[in-house]
Amino acid sequence: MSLQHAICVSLAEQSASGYELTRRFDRSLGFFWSASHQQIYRTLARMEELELVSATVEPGEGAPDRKVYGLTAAGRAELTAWTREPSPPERPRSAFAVKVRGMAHGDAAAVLADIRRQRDQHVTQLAYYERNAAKNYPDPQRLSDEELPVYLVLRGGIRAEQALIDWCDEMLAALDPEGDR
Amino acid sequence: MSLQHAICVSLAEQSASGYELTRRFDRSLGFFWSASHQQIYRTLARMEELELVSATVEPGEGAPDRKVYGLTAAGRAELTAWTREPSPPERPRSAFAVKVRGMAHGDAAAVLADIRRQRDQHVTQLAYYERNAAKNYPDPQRLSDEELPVYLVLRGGIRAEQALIDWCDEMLAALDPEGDR
DNA sequence: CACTTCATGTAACTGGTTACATGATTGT
DNA sequence: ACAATCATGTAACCAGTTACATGAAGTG
Repeated sequence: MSLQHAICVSLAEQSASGYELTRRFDRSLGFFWSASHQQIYRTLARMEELELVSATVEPGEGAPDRKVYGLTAAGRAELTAWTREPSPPERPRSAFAVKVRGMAHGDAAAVLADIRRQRDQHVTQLAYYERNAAKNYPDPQRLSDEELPVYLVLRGGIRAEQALIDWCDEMLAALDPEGDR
Repeated sequence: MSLQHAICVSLAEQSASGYELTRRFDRSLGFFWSASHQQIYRTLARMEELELVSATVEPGEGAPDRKVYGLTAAGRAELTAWTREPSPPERPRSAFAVKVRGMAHGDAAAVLADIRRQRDQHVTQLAYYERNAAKNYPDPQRLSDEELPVYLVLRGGIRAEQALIDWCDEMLAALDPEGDR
């Protein structure tokens, strides 16, 4: 039930419609907790019943109407209560790691190609994060209390992508010492 | 539907009962794809229907009977076909990262404590992986085709844990520069 | 005698994915 | 004319979690 809390965080930053939340979950926050629009609308409807959020309909001029959701006092209280709960230990869940582990029992060459593909994806993602950091946080020493945590999560993304690239390089060196990369 | 493939990998390494698979998913493979015993028994039953695995009942002497599952030819074919599919891009899903991002809108001190707790967990996990590596792979240059990928996945675990520890340290330095750690 | 480990399962619920559905506006 | 973007949803299905259930053997 943690999409609810991810939505709380996003609405605490800024009120939004379901559509706008969907776009946020396609980038920024979504790189750490992804969600489809169906899931977001469903969860939003439940949160409205629980009175964690309230909607005001903005008639769209020319465009479709938007239901803009904001956190209620109960929603902010729920968010605070959640930040007080210790986070459960995180277990990564990686189909890619499982596939590498099983490569000797399948098509090893195909998995090698998959490692190169995976590496490329992490290079792309790292570049995206670094552009974002350079653009939005040119001076990380001077950030407000709201900005600093957002920047630090971005830093986590950068570190994770870099670690994954290094891991892919180690695998390629071990599995394909002659290969041209 | 990827637990099926994780089970294929595990059974390709060695035939096992549901109980034995459950224990494997509590450690080794399970650090990269976790599953509960209920899920494993359910998936195993479905895989038996699909004839990807076949069971032979071993009467337990004194102990309960065990249904030992092995991969069928169809199961091995399915595993090979899966290794040929490109892995989908991986989106990490981290409630912890979401919580850090939202800390300014909740109880910041509690989240700081959570970062320290999270760091401790990663230190413990890293130590576990490193003992495992030292014990089972003292000479990584000389590994068989089956052992090398298993070792490389372990290396991925080590790199991931180290990156997470470094990230926690960066966050603690930025959020609590005076704090004693 | 109570607790843990071995061993297998069912049932109910929650969360997430895929497919389907609609309709207006803007850009090529 | 056609595709993309804005905007909101329903329905069916699949995967994962939590709770419940049973029973024997070994350990302190």
